[in-house]
This record gives sequence, structure tokens and C-alpha cells, in this order.
Amino acid sequence: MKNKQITIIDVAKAAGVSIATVSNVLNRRKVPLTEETIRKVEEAATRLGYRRNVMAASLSRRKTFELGLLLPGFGGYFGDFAHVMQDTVHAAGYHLSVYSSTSRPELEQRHLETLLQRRVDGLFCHGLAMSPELTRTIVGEGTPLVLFNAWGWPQDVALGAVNLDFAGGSAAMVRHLAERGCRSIYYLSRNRARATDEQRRIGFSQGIEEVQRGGALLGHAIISIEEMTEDAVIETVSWHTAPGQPAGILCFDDYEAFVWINRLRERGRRVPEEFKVGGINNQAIAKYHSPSITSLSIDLEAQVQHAVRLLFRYLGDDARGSLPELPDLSIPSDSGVHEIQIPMQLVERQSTR
Amino acid sequence: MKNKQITIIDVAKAAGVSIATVSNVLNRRKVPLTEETIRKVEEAATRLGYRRNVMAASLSRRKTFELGLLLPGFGGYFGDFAHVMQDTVHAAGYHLSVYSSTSRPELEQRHLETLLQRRVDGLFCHGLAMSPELTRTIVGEGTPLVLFNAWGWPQDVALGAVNLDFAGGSAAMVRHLAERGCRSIYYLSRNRARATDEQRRIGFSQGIEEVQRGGALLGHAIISIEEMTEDAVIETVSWHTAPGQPAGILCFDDYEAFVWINRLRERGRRVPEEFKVGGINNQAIAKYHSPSITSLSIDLEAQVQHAVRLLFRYLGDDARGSLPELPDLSIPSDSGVHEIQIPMQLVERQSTR
DNA sequence: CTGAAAGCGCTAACAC
DNA sequence: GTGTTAGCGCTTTCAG
Repeated sequence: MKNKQITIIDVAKAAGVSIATVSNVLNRRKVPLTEETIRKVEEAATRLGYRRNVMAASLSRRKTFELGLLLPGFGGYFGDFAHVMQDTVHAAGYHLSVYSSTSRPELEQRHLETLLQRRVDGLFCHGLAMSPELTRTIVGEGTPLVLFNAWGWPQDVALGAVNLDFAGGSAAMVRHLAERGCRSIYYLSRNRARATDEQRRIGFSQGIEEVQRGGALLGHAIISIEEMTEDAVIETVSWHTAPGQPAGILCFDDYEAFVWINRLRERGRRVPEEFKVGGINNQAIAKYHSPSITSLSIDLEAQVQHAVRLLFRYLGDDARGSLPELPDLSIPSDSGVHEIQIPMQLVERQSTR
Repeated sequence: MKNKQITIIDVAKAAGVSIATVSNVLNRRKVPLTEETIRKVEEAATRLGYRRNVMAASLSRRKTFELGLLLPGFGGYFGDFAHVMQDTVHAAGYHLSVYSSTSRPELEQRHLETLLQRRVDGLFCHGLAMSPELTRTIVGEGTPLVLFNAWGWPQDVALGAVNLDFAGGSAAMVRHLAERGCRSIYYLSRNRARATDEQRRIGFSQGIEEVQRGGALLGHAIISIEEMTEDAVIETVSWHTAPGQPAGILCFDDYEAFVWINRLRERGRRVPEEFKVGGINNQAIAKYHSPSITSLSIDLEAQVQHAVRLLFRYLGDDARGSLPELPDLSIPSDSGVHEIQIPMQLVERQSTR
């Protein structure tokens, strides 16, 4: 019934050596081996179609070479993120198990539990919705954890956090909008993504403050799009517009920017003449849309590399030299946790010209 | 150093029962157990913070409850696909390992190999780029395989294939375009996605043929956008346009439709007045763009459900009743393989009005 | 350099 | 009902 698996034993006898020898050549161990033996074993293995049993190896070695990644979703940016993450981790000889928990704490908890039952060697969590305390009790000491976009988490729960500088980016966008002549500036906030939304708010407010000092803004506000009708939002941002006096709008991300530009235009409003709008993430849509959308770009590679490096250093894994050199972006942490901040770069396009 | 794992043995002695008993309650086995014992064991387990070792269980049970999914990418539709797949599979108590191989055969091969070393209980492959023969020799008998978007694969390599009816959908789109007054109709093809692109071509050609019979088309063509400049493409589709005589364009997917609509408009062309364009996939972008984009919608749920069902039937897993009833969409297979065809539905929007 | 043997943590008969 | 035991397939000392 069940196809008999080909084991290391079969290979051993087929090659006329002991199982230990087979294991040694298969794992490219430091033990000195004859060219001849190696060849014999490899030949036997491929001839028999031997395929190592990862479960058995993991159990025996007490290390799974599996890493877990918990994401709030799969769409847009997160899809790209997962992809880069996979490639990086694979290149280092690890397996990656990805779970999406739609920002629901109870799901996050279940998924974490599952991952830990699989005895993953390490964990990456992107924008966790659950509390630091709960996280600590679930993950405990055993498994190293690296966070993405987690601000102000206590030292003892994670190895560190790799954060995107949404605050700095948002502030830059506000300044940019002001420079381009906007006399009123708004941030369309999406509350559901709590942590990163908050960073955007912070940056937005800072930017507004700076700009206020320089000259007079006629108006500004943070608008929760989830709590208002489309029309109400548009009415609000239109309040101070006048010929030659456009309003500036910072959107939660490029996708939102896209949506709102289209909504504005459906109502006959003009972008960028009456409204200058900026997005965040620099996704493909921002580039190909017409007008193309000014955005804040993310260095995905850097983000992932820093995180993986953090984990591997802890694991004592040299990552097989697969990771490139990286600048040091750690920020002095009085707050406790070891945070790395990845800058975001403003890419100007037609939507704010 | 290494935190001692809490084993089933620890739980056993803490609860004052034997390890077999512990295993029994933990696996909700058919063995009759006292309420009391159950409670004791569970209490002990949670108190000690016991966490089953999946590797050990898999090894012993000779079943991993892990399924593999091979995808050509992570963006757009594939991201959604992966998500639905995960949820479905999780609901049935399985783990899903996703790999993306960017349509590169050699990567596909490596990933398949990896998945098989993990002893996955089953495999899903979406739009495989490698040949049926190679696939067969790699996967062999041991592991059941379900394909997505694989046309005309031989019977013995997979349990079956779940295919989207791109051909039927494309034909429908052509008819739609003709009905809306287009006198010339084009398909912007993306060769890289070989199999599905071919289905679109087939459907497109069929549609053209039908339409030709009815009245006169002034022109039609299949255009490989990867081999032409932007301008050349636009010139080609503009050939037969005249006031009141729009050209129809079927794009590879919604994203392409989005891109081309924007390119047309940058050149001052009007959609849908001069050009009516349709996409495929019915993604969010099609809905929110202005003009909103006519598209062919995919029933992701149906697609996934059918595939999972196919696999579980083979595995003899009742899937814990997590799968809903489904209509039978199998098509009589003279060709050999068991194919299921998921229809696509035309969603009319502004871009073809 | 090679072989024998003791686990890794759990499951599944099969006795008690 | 509950306890004993023999593996699952591989890694890893530790003698030869």
C-alpha cells in the first residue's frame, strides 16, 4: 500500500558503506571522506532516488531549519514582502512558513501556536495586532523573534524590530505638498492598521507643525476614512480649495491614493491642479497610473536583510554568506528594544506637480 | 543551554497517567476515556505549557498534515489565491507550504524536491512551467498532485486539473466588444504565462470567428506586448478607429488593462469612446479605477474548493466537514486527465460602455 | 576513516 | 480503560 520509503540504510547497503558514512556525505560534514566513498554514496543515492526525510532529520538534530512569518495579509505590499522574504531565507537553506492573520489577534495567537508546534527556529512577525505581553507568554524564551513595524516594544519579547520610517516619510510628504503650493493638507487615515497608521499621524502632525511656522496653512486635518462617507471626505478636503490654491492629500498608501484620485475625478475634480495627492509604498500602480502618483518608497530588500541578519546572528548561523553588507541603521534605544529604522524616500511624480 | 522540551512523558507523570493515555486524549482518539482523565491530562498539559512536537508526530504517524503549493508568483491574483488556499487548508487541519518559482522550470524543480523531502501529503501546482514528463519523474507515485490551469496533461501525472475557462471568457469578451460597436478587436498577449495566454488566444480567435460571420470586422490581431514598443502597440490598435468606430482591446489581465488605459489617455485617446478595453480577473483595481474596467471574474473559492476536495477524496480525509457542497464541473475527458473547468463571468463596467 | 548504538518525541499495537 | 513497547528515519558520539 504505502510506498516503502527509501532510507539511508538502503543507500548504505547499496553503496556498501555504513549508514553513518552516508549521513556524513549527505550533510557535507567536516569528517574527512574519500573521494571514492563520496562518489559511491551519491551515485547510490540518486540511483535509488533517495530523498532525505526532513521530519526525521529535524527531530534528530533538534533543529528544523524552518522559519515562521506572520503577516497581516497577502495583498499588495505584503505579497512582495513575503516573496523577498522567501527568497532570502531559501538562499540561506531555510524553509519559510507564512501565515496571514488579517490583523486579528485571536488568529495571530493560533498561528503562532501552530508555528511553535512545528518547532520553527525563528519567527518574524509583521505588524502584530496582539499585545507585547501576550506575545511574550506565547513565544517565551525558546524561539527568537524579530518584529517588523513594531514601535516601542519592550526589550525582552523580541530580538529587535525593523521599522519603516513612516513618520519621517509622512513629514517629508507634508513639506513637499506645502512647497508645491498646497494651503490645506490632509491625511486620510486607515485606523485598522493601528501601529503604522499612528506613525503616519505622528509624522503628519510634525510636518504640519513645521509648515505652519513658515507660512499660513488655511487648514489641515486627519480624516478617518473608515468612519465617513466618501462624499463627506471629499467635502472636507475641498473646504479651502480655490483657484490656484490646491489642497494636499496624504493617503494611507498608494492604493488608497489611487482610489481617491479616481473618486475625485469622477466628481470632476482635477488632480494635480485642484488636489495634489501622495501615496506611500511606491507600488507599481503608482508608477503606471495616469497621473502617476507621488509616493514614499520602501527599501524592501534592506528591511528583509536587516531582519534576517538579526535572527541569524542569534542563531549562530553564518547564513552561508548569502547576505550582503548592510549599513548600520540601529537607533539608540532608550526605550529598550533594539530598533532598526529604514528610511523612506519621496518619489515625486505627476500627482503633486 | 537548549531549553529542555516538555514532552508527553512529563505531562504523563504530572497527570499521573501513562503516556499512551496522554497521546490518546491529545489526539481525540476513539478510545473511551474518563472525563476525569481527560481533564487531568489537559490541565497538566496547559500547566506545563506542553506543546506537541509536530516533527515527531509526523515521523511516527508517517503523515505530515502538510500540503505544498507551488505558484508562479505572489502578486495580484496569486496573492489572493494563496490566501484562500491557506484558509481552506488550515480549516481542514493541514499546514500549507507555499513556494513561488517565477515560472522558472529549474526553480520549480528545486522547490518540488524540497517539498517532497518534507514529505508533504499532497501537492498543488499552479501553472507549472516544466514539462509533464519531468513532473512525473520528480513527483512519482507517492504524492498526490492537483494542477491548476494545466490543459491537456496526461492522466497519470496528476489526480486532476482545475482550470479557469479563459477560452470561453475571452470569446465572451470579444462578442461583448463587438456588440458595443467595436469594428476592430485586439488581444494584447503576454507570452510568458504560456498556458493561460494560449487559452486566451484560443478563445479570442473563436470569438473573432463568430463575430466575423455576423458582420464585417475591419481588423483584428493578437499583439505580443513583450515584443513591441508601447507606441507600436498603440499605433496598431488605432489603425481602424474613426469617429463612432471604436477599437476593442482585450488585455491579458486587469493590471494590463489598467496600464494600457492610462497609456492611451496619456496620448490623449479616450476610453471608452475611442477604445473599449476589457481585462481579466476582476481585481480590485478594475472596480476602483476610473473609468472602471470591464473584466472577467474568477470564482476563486470554487477553484480552491474543487482542488482541495479532489485531493482530500484521494487522501481519504473527510476534511472534517469543512468543505461546502459544490456543483459538478468535470468535463468528460477524452484527453485523459480529469479536468474541472471553472467558468468566468463577464462583469460589464464603464471601460466598454 | 568507518561501524555500532543510543536517542530525538511521538504513535500505535497489543498486552494487562 | 491503561500501561509497555517497538518503531518512524536520521544524527551523532564513540570505539574500532
